Amino acid sequence: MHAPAGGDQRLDAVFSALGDSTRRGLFETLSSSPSTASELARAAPITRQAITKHLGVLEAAALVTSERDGRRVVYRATPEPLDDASAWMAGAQTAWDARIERLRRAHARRRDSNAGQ
Amino acid sequence: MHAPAGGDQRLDAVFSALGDSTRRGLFETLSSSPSTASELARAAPITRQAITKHLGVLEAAALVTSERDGRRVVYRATPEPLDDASAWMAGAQTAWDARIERLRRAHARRRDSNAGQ
DNA sequence: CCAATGTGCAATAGATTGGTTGCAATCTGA
DNA sequence: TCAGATTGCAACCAATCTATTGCACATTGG
Repeated sequence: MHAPAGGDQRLDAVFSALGDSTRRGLFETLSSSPSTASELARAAPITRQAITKHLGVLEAAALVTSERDGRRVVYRATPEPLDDASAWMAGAQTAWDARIERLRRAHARRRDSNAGQ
Repeated sequence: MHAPAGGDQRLDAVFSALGDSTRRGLFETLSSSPSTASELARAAPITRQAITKHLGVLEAAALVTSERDGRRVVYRATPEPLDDASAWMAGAQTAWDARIERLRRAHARRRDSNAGQ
């Protein structure tokens, strides 16, 4: 039932890519306007190579895409994978709500069966 | 602007806690019914101590709470932090949509200014 | 052409992660 | 009471992550 199913790898990639504020910042920046690793690095406290690695993580999660333009490599945000993450969270919420509802009903049943005493 | 702000640590914890399918599985299981580390370990391919560490990560992200009941420690899912994660994702989507809208308008302006030729 | 810019790749170092084993301490039920 | 079950903690290990430095290669603008 709750055994790790197939699509989990995708979620692993998306959630753990977002589990780093530097990467979230890069993603937000790229959501506003596409950019290159060098440009991003100029506005960041880490080296261009470190930025490139972060972008690689985001790209592996399909949260960004890259396209070569001459000597530049332009990165763009592609927010579609956020839908997968949202869907999982919505499902978790639903499961939780279902449990609460079960508890509520069990409580009501108990109250009813004790009503005559 | 996009520098790592304060509340980022909370998001770091939530997203990276969810970036592991074992932990997502534990969270889902606990959403259905509260349980202890030992009980969870019996249904898992890893040791009780490993489970405890995963639960510690989830607890640090406030995705579960623990309560001692005699010799047992019962863990429960607390899905509120998912709201923070959802909110961030919604914001990112909004930023992206805004950029697309800007592009669309720029395109329309260009088309209009070329209309007379 | 050629200097400047941008990128790619490798080696390294240190921190963190995910898992293990082993053992001590605590609680409970029969 | 006391044996069994549950938890807590520490040491340890291998693998992965984050960031660095250094260098080679490719592209462009003047």
